[in-house]
Amino acid sequence: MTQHPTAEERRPANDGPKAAARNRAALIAAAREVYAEHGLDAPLSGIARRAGVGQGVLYRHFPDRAALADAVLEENVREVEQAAAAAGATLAGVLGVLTWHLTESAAFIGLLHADRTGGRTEDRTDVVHAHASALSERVARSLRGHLTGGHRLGGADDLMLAVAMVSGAVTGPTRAERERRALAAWRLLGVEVGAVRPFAG
Amino acid sequence: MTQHPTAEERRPANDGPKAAARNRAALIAAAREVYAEHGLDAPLSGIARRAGVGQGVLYRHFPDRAALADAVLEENVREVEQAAAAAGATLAGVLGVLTWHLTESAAFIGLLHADRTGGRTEDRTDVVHAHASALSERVARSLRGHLTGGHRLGGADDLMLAVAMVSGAVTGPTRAERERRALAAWRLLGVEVGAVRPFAG
Amino acid sequence: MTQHPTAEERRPANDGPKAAARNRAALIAAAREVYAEHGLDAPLSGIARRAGVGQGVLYRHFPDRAALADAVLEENVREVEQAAAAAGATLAGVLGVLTWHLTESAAFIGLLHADRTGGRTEDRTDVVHAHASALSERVARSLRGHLTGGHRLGGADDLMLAVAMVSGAVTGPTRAERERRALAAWRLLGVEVGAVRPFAG
Amino acid sequence: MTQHPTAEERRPANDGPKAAARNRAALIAAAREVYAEHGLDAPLSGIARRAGVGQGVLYRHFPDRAALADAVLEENVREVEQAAAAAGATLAGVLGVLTWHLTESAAFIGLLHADRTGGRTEDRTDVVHAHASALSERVARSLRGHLTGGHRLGGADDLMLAVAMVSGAVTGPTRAERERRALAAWRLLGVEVGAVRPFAG
DNA sequence: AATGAATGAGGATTCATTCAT
DNA sequence: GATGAATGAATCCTCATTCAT
Repeated sequence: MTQHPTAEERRPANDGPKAAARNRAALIAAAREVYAEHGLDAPLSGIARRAGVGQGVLYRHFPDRAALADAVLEENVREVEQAAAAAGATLAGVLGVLTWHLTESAAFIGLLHADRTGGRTEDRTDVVHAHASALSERVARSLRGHLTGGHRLGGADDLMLAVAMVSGAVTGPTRAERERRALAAWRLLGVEVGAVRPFAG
Repeated sequence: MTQHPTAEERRPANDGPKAAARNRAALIAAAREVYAEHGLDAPLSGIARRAGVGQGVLYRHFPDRAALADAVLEENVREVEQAAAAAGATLAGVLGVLTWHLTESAAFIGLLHADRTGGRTEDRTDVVHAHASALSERVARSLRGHLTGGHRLGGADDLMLAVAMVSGAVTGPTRAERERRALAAWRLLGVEVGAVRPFAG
Repeated sequence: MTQHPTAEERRPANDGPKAAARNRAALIAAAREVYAEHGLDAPLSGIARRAGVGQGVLYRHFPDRAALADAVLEENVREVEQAAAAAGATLAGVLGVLTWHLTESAAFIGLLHADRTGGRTEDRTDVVHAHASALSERVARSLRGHLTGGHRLGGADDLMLAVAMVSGAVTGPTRAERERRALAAWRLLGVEVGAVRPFAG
Repeated sequence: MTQHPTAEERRPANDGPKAAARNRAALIAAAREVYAEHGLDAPLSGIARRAGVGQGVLYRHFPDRAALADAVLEENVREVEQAAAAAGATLAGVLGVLTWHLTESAAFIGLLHADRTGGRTEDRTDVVHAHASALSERVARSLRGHLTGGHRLGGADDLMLAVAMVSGAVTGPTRAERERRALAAWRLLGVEVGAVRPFAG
């Protein structure tokens, strides 16, 4: 046993509980960046380091790998939901916001691929996928409300399939390139997409 | 020495001259299975074990993780090329073979996503992506030859984008389900696809 | 991911597979010493270090903490069994060997206390206790065969209870002191004990 | 645990003046429970949580792990002392109280084994043992006063050895089972024991 | 005086890779 | 060539302990 932190070492700054909310946000931001650079399997230690916090803080806020990924995705999904709920929202507009997140967040793309892996991928991320379908369903619900009859896509299922397809096309080293490809993909599907941008309430 | 096979030294394995080739094939087959079950990041030790060979053999044949993935992909790509080169080949037919590989091989799907990640994914697979675009280009070349004017897709670029999109839709725990979704995706794109099956020379 | 051993570092001696048996024995010996000094919960890393092997070797030979403890105990139990099976063995003689192990091996004392904890102790050692009762039963069987009628102890159950009691008395910093107390304990129980020494076939 | 408050009272934020004393008692009670469930090495955080206080409070009252264990033991020892000091106390009666604590408290058993480990056990508990012999001596003193000539046990040393032996037998998942075994052990020693129960002044 | 967040060291465990046989 | 043991770095995760509020 013996946990002893070698006793009398110097102890770095401890900003106290006040830092809690800041740390949580920093962790989510760091995770988003690290996910983008290294994928969902990136070492948690690197995320903590980039967030500028100790390992323990990460575990305090997010008991496991999935909880952190959830928190990251939650932000993406919420923006899509907000875009869908905004006054005067149109399908094209919501898809624009959705597309923005596709081009921005590796984790969000992973979400749309969640059931694709259906147990076929790394065990380690399986837990992530447990919540993924719930989040995915929230995206579907957001889009569903704006489906109108005169549409090339037959229904919500087609729409989510289309989203998955576009996410398959979202490729490239820069966001601009990814956006270009996303728009090309939507065009191939004959679906109109509004401005690709984050939701601004 | 009599001609009678009295020799009962038990040979743990058949160390004949063709053992090397056999081992190589076994490793590729094992890798394909393991990739499907655990993703491209699966431990190499498990692949060697499933192939029934020692760790050293794996390293002899494939100096690094990427070389093994390449070898797996090579087989997929080659079948597509063969389908494209066969007498009487049609675009629909080639796409059928391509689609079969999409539904069959996690590694092959990864290939089509290769440049999508463009350095954004796990470091460990970066090396894989080095060769990926070369392989991807071979697929593109195979399809290009069969593009005819009267097509909804404007050209080879559109076609490869479409392939990437379909791969994004290829999802689900069973091959049948993945095929169903792939076909639905092609349908959304308005592209005709032939029988989904491996190439049979 | 990325496991890279920082690439081109120097790699210490590797005696090859020949070392396997030696390493296993060294691990068991090291474990015995470390258990004696620090208890059954001692860090495995320290055991590996004392054995002069890498962490991985420990895990190769003993998949978990319990397997290592089992291996250590196995040696103790076997000696008792051998003492019991030897020609001309008497209960007093077997108890002498048993007592020697009680005074020698912290792990062996733990064995006799195995079901005492019955889930009340550190979760981490629970697994150890799974096998413990099997080993404990082997000790009981070894003693049972030598129980004669004219004994103060009513039967095997009493005998094992007595062993547990003596193990509770086996205390002190030196083996000599522990032996002194063990003999005093047997005396309080009115049980005759032979020479306290390891079994010498 | 005796009449010890099971420490489950809700404590919103009652910062009254007696809060300190109440917290101290809650910590001891919580520690007793946690020790029983998880052993002396149980995480301190769990004890604080069960006591319904912050980590800091634990450290305020008990500067180190040993201080907390001491406080727990102190209660056990005190009850034995009180039983010994009570009017009309007999050795059998005191042993009954002692036995009750043996069957109830993992920490108390540890106390009797304190010098057995004599530096051979987990470092983390070493400090505990510093005070242990003092407490052990208090138990010895309590029993000594009731030793009468006509006893099978020759003196206080024999008596304490017997106590250690019985503690070695106190085994099993339920208190009832542990009591059964303790009584069997005393019987093997030929020592009469009174009612096994906490001291009720 | 209490709370509970933060730090970060320690120990567990897993593999990539090398290499003696 | 093949085998599979050995090494050890990296990552995970868990606390002991401190300290801002």
